[in-house]
Amino acid sequence: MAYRSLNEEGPRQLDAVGATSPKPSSGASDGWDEIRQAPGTRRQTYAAHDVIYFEGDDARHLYEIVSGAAMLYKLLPDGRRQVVEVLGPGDLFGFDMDDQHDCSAETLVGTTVLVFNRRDIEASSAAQSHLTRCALQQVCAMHDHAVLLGRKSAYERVASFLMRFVPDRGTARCAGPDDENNDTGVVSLNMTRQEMADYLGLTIETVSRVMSDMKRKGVIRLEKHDKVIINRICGLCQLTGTHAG
Amino acid sequence: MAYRSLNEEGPRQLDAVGATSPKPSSGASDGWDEIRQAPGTRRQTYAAHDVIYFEGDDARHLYEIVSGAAMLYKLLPDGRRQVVEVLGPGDLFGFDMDDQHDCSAETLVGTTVLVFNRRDIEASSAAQSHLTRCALQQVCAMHDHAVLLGRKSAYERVASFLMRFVPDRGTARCAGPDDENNDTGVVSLNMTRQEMADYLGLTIETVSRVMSDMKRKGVIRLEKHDKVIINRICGLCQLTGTHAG
DNA sequence: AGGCGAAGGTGATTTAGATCAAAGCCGCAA
DNA sequence: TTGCGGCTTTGATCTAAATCACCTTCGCCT
Repeated sequence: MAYRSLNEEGPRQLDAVGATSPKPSSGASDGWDEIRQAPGTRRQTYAAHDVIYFEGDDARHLYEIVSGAAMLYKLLPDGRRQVVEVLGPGDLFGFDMDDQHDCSAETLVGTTVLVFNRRDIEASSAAQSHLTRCALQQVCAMHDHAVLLGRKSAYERVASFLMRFVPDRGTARCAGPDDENNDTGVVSLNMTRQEMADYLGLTIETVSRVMSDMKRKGVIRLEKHDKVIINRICGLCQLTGTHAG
Repeated sequence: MAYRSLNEEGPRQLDAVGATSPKPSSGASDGWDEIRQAPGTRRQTYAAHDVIYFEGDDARHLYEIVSGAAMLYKLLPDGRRQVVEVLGPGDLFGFDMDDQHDCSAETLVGTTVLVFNRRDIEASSAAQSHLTRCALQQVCAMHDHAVLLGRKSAYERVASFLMRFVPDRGTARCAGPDDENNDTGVVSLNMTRQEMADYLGLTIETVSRVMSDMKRKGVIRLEKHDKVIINRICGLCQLTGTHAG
C-alpha cells in the first residue's frame, strides 16, 4: 500500500537541508547579483563540521550559501548549546546588528559559500533590500521556532522538523489525512542526532526514541540513520501540532 | 543593608516594558522621521489588552510604538499560546515577509502607536534601512530567546526575563557578584502572569512559584504583583545562566 | 461597606522528558 | 579480519515542571 505509491510513482527526493526558506532571492533580479560579482566578493569551501566563525568574532563579512548546509548556534558557559538556525542554499547569514557575530556558524556538510564585505552591502541599496527580505524571512522563521521550543511536545517537535524539509507543505495538495496519492517523500537530514536535539531543545535520546516510535507506527522509515522516508506526509503533518484535527 | 543603598541612593526606576531594545532609531536621523511625517501616517491609541491585528490579517500597515507596550503571539489550534516578542517604545512591528501578519499583536497596557503604510516604507530607501536595522535587531533578540526557550531552566528563564528590563545589564558596572553599590532597581512588569508564562514557555504556576522563591531568597521584592524591586541585580544576573560563575 | 470576579499563590500529584547506563552498529585503518 | 572510536538505540530510573485542586488577594462596581 505504502509500497504501491512508492514504486509506481517513486518517492519524491526532497532536497536535503535547505528546503528551509522560500528562497528570498526568488524571482527577483534585485541587483543582488551585482554584489555577487563585486571585486571584494570571494568564494570559499568548507568541509563538514568546519567552523566558519565564532560568536564574538568581528563581523566583517556576510555569507551566502551556494551549496551545502550550515547552522548557527549559541553556547551557554556550562556547555549547553542551542542551534538557532539551520541554513541551506540561498540563505544569508553573518549579518548581525553589531560589529560582532551573535552566534557561531558551522557547516553541517561540505559547503561552498560566497563571502561578501559588509561595506559593499551597506553601499548598495539593492543589496540592502535583499538583505531586508532575508531578515524579515528569518524573523518569521524564528517566530515559528519559538512556538516549537516554547509550546510543542517532543513528538510535535520532531514531526515539525521533518515537515520543514517537505517543499510544498501547507499547500492545497495536502487536503486531509487520507490523501492517498503520492504522499511520500525522502529527506536526507545531514545532521547528527546531537545537532537535531540542540536545534529542537531536546536530548539525543529523546530524538532517537521519538523517531523509533514513528518508525514503529509506520509514519517513517529510516535508511542509514540520516535518510528518512516519510510514508505518509499528511500523517506526519497531523503530528506537528500546528494543524487542527 | 539592601535598605541602605535603597534609601541613600534610591532604586533606579527602570522604564517598564520597553527597555527591550537598544532603540535602533538611536542617534540616527536616518530619514525615518520623514516617514513619520508622511501624509498616510496616522497616530492611534489603544486601551490595555486591545488587539491591534490578528495573525492572518492583511499586512497593510506597519507600526511603531510611541508609548506603552505590546506583544506579538501565535496560537496553536488547541489554544496553546506562545508570546514571541514583547515590544516597547521605539520598537517596530507588523512588518512581515508576506502580505499577511504571521502573528497577532496585542497591547499590554494603554498604548499609542504610529501607523505607517507599507507602500510609503517600500518607496523610501532611508525607511528601508531603518527597517533593516530593526529586523536585524529582532533576529538577534530571537536568537537569545531561542536559547532561553530551548535550554534554560524555569529559574533561569524568569531571571533572564527580569534582567531584560535592566538598562545597562552586561555593562562593565556589574563587575562581580559582590558589587555592593547601587545594585538595586525597580521594574514594572506590565504583564500578567499568564503573559509572562506564555512568553517564557512556562505555566502561570511555575512563574508564580519561581518568583515566590526569589522573594524568599531575598533576590527580589514584590509590590502589588507587577512591580518588582530587584535587591541585588548582580545576584539576579548570576541566575540567568548566561554568565559563567 | 460589601460582594463579585479575575488574577495570583500554594500544596499534592502526575508525567514528559532528562539523566544514567549499557549495548548495537558502522566506517575505517592497520 | 579484527579492533577501535564515533554515533545511535534502548532500557531503567529520576526529576523539573505540568496538572489538578483549592485558597487568597486585589480591584472595582454597586
